[in-house]
Amino acid sequence: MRLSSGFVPTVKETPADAVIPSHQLMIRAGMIRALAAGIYTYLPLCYRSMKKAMEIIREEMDAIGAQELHLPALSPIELWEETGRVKAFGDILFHVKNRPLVLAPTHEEVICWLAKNHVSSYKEMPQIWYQIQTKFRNEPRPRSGVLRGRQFTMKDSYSLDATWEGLDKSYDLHAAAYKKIFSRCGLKFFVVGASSGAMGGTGSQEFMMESNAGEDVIAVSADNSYAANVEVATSRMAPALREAVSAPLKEVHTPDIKTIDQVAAFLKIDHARLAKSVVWWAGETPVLALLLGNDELNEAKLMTAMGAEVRPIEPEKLLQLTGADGGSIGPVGLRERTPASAAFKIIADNRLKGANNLTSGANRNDYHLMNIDLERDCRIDGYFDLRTIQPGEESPNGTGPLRVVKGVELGHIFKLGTKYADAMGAKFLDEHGKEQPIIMGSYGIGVERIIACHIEQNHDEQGIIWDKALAPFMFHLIAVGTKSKAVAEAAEAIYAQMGAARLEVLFDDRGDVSPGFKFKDADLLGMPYQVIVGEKNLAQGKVEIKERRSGERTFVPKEELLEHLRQLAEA
RNA sequence: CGGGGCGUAGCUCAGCCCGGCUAGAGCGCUUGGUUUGGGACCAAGAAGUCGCAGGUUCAAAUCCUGUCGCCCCGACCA
Repeated sequence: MRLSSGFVPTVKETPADAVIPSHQLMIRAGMIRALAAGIYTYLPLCYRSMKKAMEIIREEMDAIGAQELHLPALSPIELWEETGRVKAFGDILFHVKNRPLVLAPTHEEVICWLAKNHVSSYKEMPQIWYQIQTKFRNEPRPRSGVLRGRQFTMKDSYSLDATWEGLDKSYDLHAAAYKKIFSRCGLKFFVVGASSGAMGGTGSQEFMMESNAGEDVIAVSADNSYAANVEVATSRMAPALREAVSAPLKEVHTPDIKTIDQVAAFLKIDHARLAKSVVWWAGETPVLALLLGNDELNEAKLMTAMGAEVRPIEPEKLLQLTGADGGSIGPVGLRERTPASAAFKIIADNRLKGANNLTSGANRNDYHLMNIDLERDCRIDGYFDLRTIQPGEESPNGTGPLRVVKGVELGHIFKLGTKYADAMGAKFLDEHGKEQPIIMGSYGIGVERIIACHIEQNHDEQGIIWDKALAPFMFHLIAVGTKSKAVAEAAEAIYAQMGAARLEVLFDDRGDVSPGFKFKDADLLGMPYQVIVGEKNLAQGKVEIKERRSGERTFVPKEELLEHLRQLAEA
């Protein structure tokens, strides 16, 4: 491809609307242009790179026996009503105005419809079907360029199995294939265990990339062997030990003492003997959650424990219910002093299990209660993991301290189970002639995210630094000083040779552009190798090769150039 | 959906607070000339319904109301 006639609209200035590096660079390098919020046109350079990512995905999917197919983007809304997902998706789902159709945000329903009508025996499974297609989601807030768009390219695959063991196998095949795919794309990633959440099923893993542009917060061990969303992450933290003797309850005056740190300092007691009380609503029920010392409550974990939406209680409401303010609430006598209608639930973090000689609020402003024995003095409705892990805590698998980082989700794999088959009546006959629901899995990869994440991980002040696997072109051939007939002819000859040798080359043959401009553009576009044909080197029969990542320059005799380039391309 | 910001030439922005002559700059683009190893120089030029609608006014890019779009933070994210 020649830059003189190609469409690569580079820009010098950083676009005002772009904030993260990959977004800025994709615009500057002439890869994308926004058509509307979260809707992008992919220009030639970008699409070449996407095709490389898609080809890697295809190869690895095919390798596990998956079959590519192509599904409609439009689908009847009835299909989505059957599974209750019109409501579940809500405003995310794009509706077609003049027909009862929706633009598919994912394809479980269509796959399930296909399976229902055409897979009727255990002998026809397992099946893995995949598609690489455009998905539509009316994101409330598209952002970060191509990382979160309203229309995006997704590799989605779906497994159909007759047995749960079969599902496990299909799932494991995908997990292995995904690792290969992201590794081949040159991405540094980690695998995160995710909770099965509202989707049901028996397992889910996310493939995440560490990035400040990410929207998830992840705890990762030093060697990446443990990684989990902070919403579910745990760490090795010593529990409060149960002391041999439970001392008698004692109320102490603690004027203006509110926080755990203040209590610890004022009463000269260790954090390990302090129970922090926080009060939230779980649905319409007030919940007192006890945490050890200054542990921080994790909202997602609280929600899981209570099985309901949670929100912090309003200070006025708390005072009205308990007669005390936030800093003075405690578990002892709480139920007795609050109206029956309020019906407090009292739960505690696992670190407090069976603990005694604890200090907590006395449910009376400016007073705390010492020597609380959770078994003797109050009734705990349950112990749960409620605390938020902190950076530096020991990883649960004992591989050192945890880091807390932001991450972008590149892919997720999910054991769906029979949720969709049940809802849509997709059944087959097992080997005993008995009707069973088809067991499904679904597995997604965001293609644009691969590209954007790669750029996030591989760029410098000058521009993009492509990995060979995803680079739009392996080589960027630059003719420096095209007024020189020798240079122009030599560059043309090299371009022709490279083409004949099937080396991928972008040729900067522009005659009206200064050398500096070409070099800046080459660094911005970031092909792995720049092949520079200039007058001085040419006079000595040599051509210069600059490696983009290292900046290292080598000078190769013209006659040996092609062979040299071939080796670079294959290395 | 809550909070904040922005909308003026293809891009980056000034002008708006405090209304007033023909709406500006840099980059880019066109033409001619000079340049050619790190985003060149000179000259001439093309290019804007000032997001849109309504209002106030002798007069609106500027003030008021509404509306649409875009960005950021938060909420949401099967």
